[in-house]
Amino acid sequence: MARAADVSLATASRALNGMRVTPQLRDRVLAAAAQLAYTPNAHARALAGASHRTVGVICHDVTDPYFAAIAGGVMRIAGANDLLVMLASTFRDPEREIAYVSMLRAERAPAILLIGSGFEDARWERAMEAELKPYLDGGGRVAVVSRHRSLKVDSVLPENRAGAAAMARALLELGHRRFAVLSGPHALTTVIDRLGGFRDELAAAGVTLDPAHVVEGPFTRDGGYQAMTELLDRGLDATCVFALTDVMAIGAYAALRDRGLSVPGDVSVAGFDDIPIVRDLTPPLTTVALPLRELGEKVMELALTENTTRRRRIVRMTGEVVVRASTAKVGV
Amino acid sequence: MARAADVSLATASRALNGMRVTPQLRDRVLAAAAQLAYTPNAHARALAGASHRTVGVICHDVTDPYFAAIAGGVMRIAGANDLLVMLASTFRDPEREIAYVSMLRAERAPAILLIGSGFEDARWERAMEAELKPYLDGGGRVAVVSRHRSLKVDSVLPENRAGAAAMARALLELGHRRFAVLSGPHALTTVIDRLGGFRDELAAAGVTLDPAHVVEGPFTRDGGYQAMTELLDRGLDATCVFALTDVMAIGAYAALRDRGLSVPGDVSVAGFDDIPIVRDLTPPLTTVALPLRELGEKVMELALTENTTRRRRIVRMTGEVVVRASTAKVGV
DNA sequence: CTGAAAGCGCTTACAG
DNA sequence: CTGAAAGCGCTTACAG
Repeated sequence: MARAADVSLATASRALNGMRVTPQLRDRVLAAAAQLAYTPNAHARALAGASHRTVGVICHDVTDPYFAAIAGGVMRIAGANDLLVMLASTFRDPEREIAYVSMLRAERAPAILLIGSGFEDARWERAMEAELKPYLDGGGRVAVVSRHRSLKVDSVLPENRAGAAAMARALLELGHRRFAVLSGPHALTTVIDRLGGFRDELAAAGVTLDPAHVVEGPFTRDGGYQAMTELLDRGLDATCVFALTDVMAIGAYAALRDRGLSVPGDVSVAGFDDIPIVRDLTPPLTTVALPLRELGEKVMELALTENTTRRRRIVRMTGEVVVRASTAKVGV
Repeated sequence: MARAADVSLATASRALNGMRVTPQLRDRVLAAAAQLAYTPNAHARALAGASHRTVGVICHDVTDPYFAAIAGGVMRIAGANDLLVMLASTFRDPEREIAYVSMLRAERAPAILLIGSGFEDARWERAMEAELKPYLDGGGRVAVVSRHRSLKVDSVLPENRAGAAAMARALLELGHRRFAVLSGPHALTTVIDRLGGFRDELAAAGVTLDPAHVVEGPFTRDGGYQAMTELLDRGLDATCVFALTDVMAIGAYAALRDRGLSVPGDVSVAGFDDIPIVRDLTPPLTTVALPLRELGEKVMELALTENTTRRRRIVRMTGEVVVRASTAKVGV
């Protein structure tokens, strides 16, 4: 410790933490610290009551541009508040998600952000609550984006249902009547909301979505490729394919290209999220644009500001349909 | 603590850590722990000598598919070894990079991985060494990918120079003689290597790269867009544009499209890295393919395996030129 | 196998 | 402003 190096004692602590200390002593301590490449042990520090400056963010997959974009927003606000942020990926493994929360909780991180749809699974919900409750009671802050009927925490909610419904209307307006959907795992709340919103809105317009036209795959590029391929193998009977996620739409593009089919010449394709890359595709993708960075900024802000209401706060974020070149007009 | 809840004392510690304890007591402790939603304080634990299971990974920007892909590889190996990983983004701010290392060091993370080119900056190098040296001396493991002439740690090195040279040859072979380069910040070692390798190989073939044809921008999609636009404004005098990074090439595509120029009809474009999305562009991008996931897997492995040699270990990873549709043959 | 005790490295009231 | 002391919550030799 810097102490031996100098003559003072726990005054070093004060000097290092910028509390009032005679400039002389201050300098001596700081010099010694620099000389020894001294780094205060964060654990001891935390144990003794000092607080952490590193918030934890848990998402499904950093490799996915959707989460990356949201994480970008989180980091912007964190940076502006002089906080560091560490990111974790669960790869949609509920166990691992809980392991991360548990770790962050054990580390006494000042805030935990959960990014991405929760799992519709009673066991998971209970385990998660068991972790979060004591953390919150201990003064920890938790905020989430999208998910979690069950978790009683501040949330940023993309309007998945309304967005998918709006997309249905836009597609109907273009003249489409026969649809297929590239769907994701049914255990995800996001899937349920988007698929439900889309289907219900079609139904409201008297168009039924044939269950055989809904193919489920992982929420990845390859998942989209496979799902689209399967659809094609069954003999695609639709003028328009709605991918529940832009990332899946990218896979669908590839699958169609590999079959020599053109978008939107042979079939229209639409997505959801408006991840940045989607504008750079050929053709640019029609999608429901979510303000991704902003979602991230908002959760971080929620976690940073005191909740003075007695209920959990909910920030809803609207998605807007952006019609680009991937969806053609169809004669009615 | 679980202690009060039961009757035993620090035996609880043993029970919780799976050491030999009478099943009876074990059960009692475990039950109490579950009941209280008890989570051992990781700080106290670490302070008392137990070791951490969470490695830290520091990269420039998780939002960039290049880093995301490498991080994916890291996580695969980490997961297989029952380690959690937390990811940090520096956004190419040297100060912040050091802040993260310092934090990870203070937290006594078992390993720190630095992903991405270092800064050619003496002050930064010194500060970084000052952080890393004591960490290593304290038993911490450090491994890096790409960078760091100065840091004496285990490294995974993409062959940037050779890759760029190979790209030069491939492009020459297609008949190109007049080139432009979309370059990144000169403070990054990656830029120096790739630009140097490209330029030198051209020179070896008697083709000089006009310095006015090398435009510098940030290593981002928008950086590529701007650089390409600037090139166009100057009156592009080249048949082929080499972007030092795929991400920049994506921006270049957009800039060209906005000017109504076609790739490769009006100008050929080549990139570097082979990030996943690049295959899905229209046209698919010619690039130097780096085994990104594997880079990540290798650094994690380096950090996990003891270095029994007396020197630092270096794993070189070769990049391979993949000619796709974005580069046209040109009459010689 | 299981207690009682010391110690991990800091911070923070408490006196001085 | 600056010491001396207690305590943060665990783990781990050390006896028993």
